[in-house]
Amino acid sequence: MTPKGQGTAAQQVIRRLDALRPLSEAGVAALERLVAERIRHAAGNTDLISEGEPVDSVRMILSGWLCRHKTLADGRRQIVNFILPGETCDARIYLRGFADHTVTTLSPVIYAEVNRDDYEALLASDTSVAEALWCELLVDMAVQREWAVNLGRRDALERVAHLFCELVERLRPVGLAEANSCDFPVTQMELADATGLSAVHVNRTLQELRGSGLISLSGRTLTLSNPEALEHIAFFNRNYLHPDRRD
Amino acid sequence: MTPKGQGTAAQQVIRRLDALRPLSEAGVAALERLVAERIRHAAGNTDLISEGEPVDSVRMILSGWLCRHKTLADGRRQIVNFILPGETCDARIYLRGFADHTVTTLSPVIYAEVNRDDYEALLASDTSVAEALWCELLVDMAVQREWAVNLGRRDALERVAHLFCELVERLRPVGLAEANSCDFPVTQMELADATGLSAVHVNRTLQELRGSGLISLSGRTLTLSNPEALEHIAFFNRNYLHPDRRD
DNA sequence: CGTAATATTGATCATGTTCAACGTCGGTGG
DNA sequence: CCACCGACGTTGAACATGATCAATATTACG
Repeated sequence: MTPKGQGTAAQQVIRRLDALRPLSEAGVAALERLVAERIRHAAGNTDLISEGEPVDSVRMILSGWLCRHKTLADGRRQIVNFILPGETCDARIYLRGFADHTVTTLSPVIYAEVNRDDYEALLASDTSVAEALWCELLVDMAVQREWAVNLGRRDALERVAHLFCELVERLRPVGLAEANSCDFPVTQMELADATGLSAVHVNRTLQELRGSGLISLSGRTLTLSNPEALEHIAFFNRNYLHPDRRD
Repeated sequence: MTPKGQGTAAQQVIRRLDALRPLSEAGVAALERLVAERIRHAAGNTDLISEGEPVDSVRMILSGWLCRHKTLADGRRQIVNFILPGETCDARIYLRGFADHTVTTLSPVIYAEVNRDDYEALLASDTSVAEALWCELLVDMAVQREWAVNLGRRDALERVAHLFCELVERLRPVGLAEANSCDFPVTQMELADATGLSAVHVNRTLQELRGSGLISLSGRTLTLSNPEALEHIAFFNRNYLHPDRRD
């Protein structure tokens, strides 16, 4: 008996959704079918969605990293979230007339692009898929709230530490964070924009985290060398990422 | 011919949803019926939802202000959003096992408490209501993203100014911000927790905004004396609050 | 009228920014 | 193959925004 979705293009998406809320066999099959026919590739540093433009399809990320960001008129930029493999980019977003923010790839990305009609048909065809996708939305909202806490009330060290804890925890269910280590295609400039800090200060903060033996980050690989200590200094509580779990 | 929902308990909720996405006659009637039977009252400073506890009903706010907030282990608190009259508190939230944050009243509040089954029945009974509620969710997510920008990339003056612009804009469709003025049941301490600043600095920032003739805030009334200038210094762009509008 | 919560003020302090320079790495074209 | 180039990372010093602490109004309300 193979795990759900094993080996298919939609594997990451199915693993993630199934972890959020169990999918039916029919739901898994429907997702596999839908994804397989709509695969797209994008290079790094490409805008998939642009602020102010209409959006009429939903994207499911099969591999690669993206970020959501907004830029003020004077150039200050804030990354408001990352989008990781297995995640769905904006369920039913086409009910809005236009995008309120921009979505850009941080690395080459493979994704499935599902148009409005097919997405609605998917939601209507299988309750377990519809509920899992709604759960994903609820978790996404919880993540966004935690980012407000991070930006508003944690200092630089805690902020960066918390971000690392969160990202690794989000990569875990799709199998991309074995041994507390993961591919990390994010520059210090981008880390700065995600944490509301300057690039210079991010650099110094990373050195402090490295120096304390909490992480190692070089090239494109992030490792949490001492996850418990890191979570402790970050006041990290993974509950917000798991709709069904309580400590 | 009276406007939709005029004079009924659900008036604010209906005005807001209808502005987001037009409601059918049947949808309005269903909302009115549902709300009328489930009215609750809460005093100020009361927790309606507590972090870590299960949530099994959806609330629609008829009057009064609330906030969503999270507190770190050492007491630092961040208000991650306000909840205003006419807004729905967490569509389908019962798909999560427990709340990731706390919801507390800032003033006496009147709300309708809709249990899971009735809420699901409402969604199933009328497409226009289901879509309007989903639109509300999408706007809520856009608001949460904008808060990340506010906390991450705006300085104190811009931050407070932006918050004021947003709140007044959110109150406008329900008729609670005539003449750029509204009831404002928020202490400086709470403003500090919402903007990620200290209460002392919020006080000084308010004085600066007052001194520049941009706002007046005394007692429980906020007035935007010069909305254009305020929006300008805050880099405020109302698009994110309106799913169908582009400048 | 008294009390607690809220608002205000001044002074000192600290975290993180800015600026400017230099180092390093990977890729690309001669 | 190597030299160059641009992006990214690192360092130091000066600066600034906002935090903290502590004292003193002011207000709301029982």
